Amino acid sequence: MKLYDSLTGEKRDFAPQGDEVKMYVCGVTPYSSAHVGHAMSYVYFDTLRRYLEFLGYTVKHVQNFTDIDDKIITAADKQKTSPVMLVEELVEEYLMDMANLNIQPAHVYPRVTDEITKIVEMIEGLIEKGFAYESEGDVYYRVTKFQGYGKLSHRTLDGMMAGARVEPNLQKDHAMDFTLWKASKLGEPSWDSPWGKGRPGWHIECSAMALHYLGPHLDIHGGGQDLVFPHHENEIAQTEAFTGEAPFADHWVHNGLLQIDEGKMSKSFGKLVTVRDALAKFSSDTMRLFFLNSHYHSPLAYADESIEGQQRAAERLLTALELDASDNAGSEAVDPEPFRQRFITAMDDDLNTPQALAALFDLTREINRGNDEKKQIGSAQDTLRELTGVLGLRLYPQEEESTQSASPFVELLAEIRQELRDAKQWELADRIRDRLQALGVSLEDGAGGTKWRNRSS
RNA sequence: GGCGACGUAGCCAAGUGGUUAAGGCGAGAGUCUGCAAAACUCUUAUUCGGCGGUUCGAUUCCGCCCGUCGCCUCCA
Repeated sequence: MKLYDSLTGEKRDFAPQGDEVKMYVCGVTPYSSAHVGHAMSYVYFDTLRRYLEFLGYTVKHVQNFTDIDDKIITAADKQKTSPVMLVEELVEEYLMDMANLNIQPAHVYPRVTDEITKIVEMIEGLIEKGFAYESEGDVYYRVTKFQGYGKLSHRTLDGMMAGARVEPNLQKDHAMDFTLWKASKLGEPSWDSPWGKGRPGWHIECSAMALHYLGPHLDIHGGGQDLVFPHHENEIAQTEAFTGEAPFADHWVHNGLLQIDEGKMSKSFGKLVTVRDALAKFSSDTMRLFFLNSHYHSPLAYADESIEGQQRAAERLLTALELDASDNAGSEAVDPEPFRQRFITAMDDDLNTPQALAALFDLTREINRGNDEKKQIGSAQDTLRELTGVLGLRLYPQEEESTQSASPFVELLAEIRQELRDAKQWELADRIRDRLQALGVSLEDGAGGTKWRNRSS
C-alpha cells in the first residue's frame, strides 16, 4: 500500500522493517474529557491499523498518556483533587470513549510517570553528546546543534524566528531551544534527577516511550497535524540525536483537523463537543462513517446536519446485511470480488476511505438488486460484513434495552395490526404503525410478513 | 509577517491532462404496497472559486487574484 509521509511530502510504498508493524500514535494529555477531534484522529489510526491487519500484517500499536503536565496540575487544583486522581478518572473515561467508538485498544499504553528513569537516561545521553544543556535546574535541547531541525515541518530556524512570538528567555542559548526537564516549584509533583527535583518537558516522553517499546526505528508515527510542530519536530531532534540513527520513523502520518464553528476544535478555546455528547446523539457507526467519508488528510467540519446523513447511510448498509435470502430460488449469485478489489485499491492508495466506501455502497446496491432478482447473495453479504468490519463498523441492529424489553409487546401489536389489515381496517392498522413510529419502532410490511426495527437513532 | 492546506451539484465528499466528473444525504418521478416503509429504476454539476498562461486539449500543470482554514504558543 502507499501511504503519505509528512517528512518527505510524498506518498510512498509502505513496507515494515520487520515482522511486525511498529506504530506509535501520540495519545492525549488527560486533563479534560476527550472531544470529537480526538475521536476523529483515533478513528483514522484505528482504521489504518485494521486495514494493515486485514492485509496480513501484525501491528504493534503503542499509544502514550502524557500524565504529568502543567495543565493537569492546574486542572487538578481547580477541581480540588490530585493530579493522580484526575488522571485516573480521565484515562478510564478515555478508554471507555474509545471502546464506544469501536477503536481497538493499543497494545501498550505507557505513561510518562512510569518512564521517568528512561527519560532521565535519555536526557543524560543528550547532554553527553552536546545536544542539551542544564540551566538553573532546567535542561534544554540545543536546536542549533541538530542539523535538519525543521525538516518535518519544512521550516528553518530563521523562518521560525521571523514574526514568531518568542519570548526572550535568558536561560536559553537560543530562543527556539525547548525544555527537556523542568525544575519543579514547591508543592508540584516532582522526581529526582541529576539536575534536581523536576519533571519531564512535553516532547521528551514520546521519544523515550517510543524508543523503549518500539525501538529506534518506527514504521509509523502518527498524530494530528497540529503535532507536526513543535511536538514531532522535537521528537525527531531528540531521538535521532540520541540514537544517531535516522529516520526515527519511516512514515509520519498526520490527520487533518476537525473544525467547529469555523475554527479548530481545541481544548484551550473551550469550543468542543465531547465524545460523550456526540455518542449520546449518534451511533459509533454513524460517527465513523462521518469521519471516513472524508479523507483522513483533509480537514473536516463538525456539523450535526452532516452527521445525520450518515445515520441513514449506516442503516442502508445494515439493511442489506439483514436481508434473508435463504429461499431465493435463483442459482446465480452476486459476485462480490470486483467490489472487494475496488475496496482494496482505494485503501491501498493512502487509505482512501471515501472511495472504499463508495465501493461498499455499490456492493450494497448490488446485494439489494440481487435479492430482488432472487439471486444468491450470501457470499456478497459476507464480503460486505467483512469489509465494513475493516472500517470498524459494527452494523448491528439497534437494540436499546428499552426496546428489547418491549419487544414482546411490539410483536403483540404487530400481530393485532395484521389481523386488522386482514380485515381491511386500514385506519386502525395505520394508527398502530404511526404511533409505533413515533416511539422509534418502524413496521415494514413485506412479502414475507411484517418486520419491525428500532429506528430511533 | 513566514510556512502550508483547501475552494467540485441543495448539503457532505472522492477523483482524473482527453470516451459517461465516484459515493452518501436530500429532492423529484416511476415500480412495488391497501396506503406506507424498505428496496429497485430514472432524474438532480455541458461543469469543477475568478482571471490569465502552458497544451492539439485542463476541473486536473503553472502564475496571479478572491475566499476559507491551519501551523508558527498548549492542542489529536
